[in-house]
Amino acid sequence: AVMILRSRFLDARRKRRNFNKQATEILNEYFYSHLSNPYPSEEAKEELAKKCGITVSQVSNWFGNKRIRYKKNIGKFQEEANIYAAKTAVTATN
Amino acid sequence: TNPGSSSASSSSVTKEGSKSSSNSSAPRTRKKRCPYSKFQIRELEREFFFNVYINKEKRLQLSRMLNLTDRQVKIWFQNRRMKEKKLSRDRLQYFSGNPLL
DNA sequence: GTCATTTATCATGC
DNA sequence: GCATGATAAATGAC
Repeated sequence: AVMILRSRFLDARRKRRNFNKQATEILNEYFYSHLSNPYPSEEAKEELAKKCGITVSQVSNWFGNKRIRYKKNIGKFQEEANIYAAKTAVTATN
Repeated sequence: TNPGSSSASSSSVTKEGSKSSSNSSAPRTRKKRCPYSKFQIRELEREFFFNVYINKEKRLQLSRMLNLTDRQVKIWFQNRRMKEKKLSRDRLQYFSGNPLL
């Protein structure tokens, strides 16, 4: 039994599953509303993780991937950038 | 697609080396990430099993055997320790959070 | 030394 | 067929 459980989370790492739409919304809102400095603090990561129903590591992975993929092709993300920028303009201004 | 692998060619491991003459503004080309071969990983893991912290002597020995630089072996152990720590965290979260369904 | 990160690569989803 | 999440080398802050 132990072996079964062990093998489960060992290969569960690369058995990728997409996040649900709501989680992606939350992450994107934070990312585009902090586009000048898209580096959430540890506390912010924990809060995002809780709201999204994922782990802190997954939040870190998401931001790491998002930052570099955004940087590599800003044009491709322009559309969604506009969407989220408009949606969260208020929070961005603080 | 296996760079360092068994065949080890030698060619290279060209270190960044190079002449200092290169201009001052070299944006220090970051070394391209090259995945290690199965053989290299096996040997690194074997040593890691015996001691999580490797001493300079074994490090030099391993680097020569695997055709890696000393720095690469050192960094591999650092990353491996971080991986182990993360695996421990994941296991903890897995068993504590889930009622074993 | 740790540790967050960058970058490329891997493996999967669809 | 790429989008996407996770992992593997490599760097840098501290």
